[in-house]
Amino acid sequence: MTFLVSDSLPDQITRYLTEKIISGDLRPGERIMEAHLAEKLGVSRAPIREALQVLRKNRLVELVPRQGAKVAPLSGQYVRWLYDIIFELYTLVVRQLIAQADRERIGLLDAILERIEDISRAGDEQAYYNARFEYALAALEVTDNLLLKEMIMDFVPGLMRIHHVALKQRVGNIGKTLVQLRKINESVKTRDVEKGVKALRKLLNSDLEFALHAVGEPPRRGAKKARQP
Amino acid sequence: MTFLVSDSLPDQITRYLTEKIISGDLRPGERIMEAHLAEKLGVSRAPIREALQVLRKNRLVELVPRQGAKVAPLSGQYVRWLYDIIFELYTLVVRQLIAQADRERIGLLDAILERIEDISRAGDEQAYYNARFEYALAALEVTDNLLLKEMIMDFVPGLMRIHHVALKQRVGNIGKTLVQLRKINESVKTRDVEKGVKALRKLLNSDLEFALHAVGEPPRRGAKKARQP
DNA sequence: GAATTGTAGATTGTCGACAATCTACAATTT
DNA sequence: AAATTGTAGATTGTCGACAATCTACAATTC
Repeated sequence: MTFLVSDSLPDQITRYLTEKIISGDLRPGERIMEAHLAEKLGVSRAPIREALQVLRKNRLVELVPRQGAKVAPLSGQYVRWLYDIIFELYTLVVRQLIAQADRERIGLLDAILERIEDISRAGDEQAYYNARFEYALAALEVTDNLLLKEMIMDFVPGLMRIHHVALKQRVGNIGKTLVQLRKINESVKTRDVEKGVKALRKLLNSDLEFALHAVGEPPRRGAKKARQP
Repeated sequence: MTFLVSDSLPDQITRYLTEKIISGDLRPGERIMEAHLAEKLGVSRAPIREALQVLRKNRLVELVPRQGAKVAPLSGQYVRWLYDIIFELYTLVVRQLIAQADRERIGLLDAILERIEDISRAGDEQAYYNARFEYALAALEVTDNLLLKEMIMDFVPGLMRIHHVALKQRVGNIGKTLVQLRKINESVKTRDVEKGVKALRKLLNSDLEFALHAVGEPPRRGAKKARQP
């Protein structure tokens, strides 16, 4: 017997909308109208409004008073902001990982990394990113800073969305990132903080480049200015 | 004529509750019951539920499904988690401040710092912390990373709450922090990132110590004060 | 024809009521 | 008396309806 942690209406609606947004079924800028959705899902607007607040926290939608909810746009600027912050926060995770990971945790990370190696040889980008998320979350488990964990977890749906967009466009970066992932994994074993943080930065920089391609804004050479949609 | 940015019912209720929690009028662990509050304020429960979501985001309340809202407790552990994260995030701010502050911004920061110096000579702890917040927010203004700004702003009410608790107990740390604030201000002028970040760390470590006293959990004896940059 | 104004319909904000279920306490058992 | 069970009242979750106001388009003006 397995027990559901929670399956409230708002939770279900949140999952439903999250999936729609990540998959691109709901597109950036698209309005989400409470009454329509309520009728479609056979619920009232109250749980939908609550779900929209959660999606706001995950930055999948934007809420404007008296104008309702729309799917958050994915600009290159936003992606850059996001990765800057992720780097700072994950630096804390890597430090704690290196300071505190026990043999069991290291074994688990090794196992995931090995699977990632297999997947990368097969060239399955989709599986590669799923496994990398798994690695990242397994690493996150060591931190005793629950506030940090929560903040990072809030970003996960948004990151999955970015990766989904990238994969749809056949944009991949296995080569550049796998090397850095190996280095991070080694740095945990040798307790080498500097190496770990450096590899993390390179890893995230590759991801950022990858993400910028995905949102149609390759890394700047000359300064191209933003324009109004 | 001045225009109100927003004065929706949820906003007003959020401000009302935020003030009550910061001032300690609502105490840690105390339940906030929707119907009672609704009657007291003469509104229905809908805007109150929305306000509670905002307070949740600011970490002033905890929401448990089917059990409602209670004022978030203030543990030493939580405060440590918080300052760890604030340091990482504000490091980004300091870096951008040093990289991008123009003469005008530097002048503004100088002016605030000068006021802080005056206040510290007068020994007014309350005014000292208010002015320090002002300095921190003026520094935050230079960042073009709106995501970062938003995340930091979410912490502000919680930090004000901690400071309020400390001041009620006559716990102060003007001496230790003013030195570091001066160093940060200098580092902006000399564009010295390392100096700025180092001073920021010391500043926040003093604040952390101060906060731990306030929540009745003085720093552990063996605790190291700084970690690797 | 372009810009402005007015209007109908659509959409969000708020409300009060009811359903689901949680909490505190009383009644019962050991 | 301590622990367990049962129950009444209190509290949160959800709903449908109405009020406020926003949006898109038609009518009007220049």
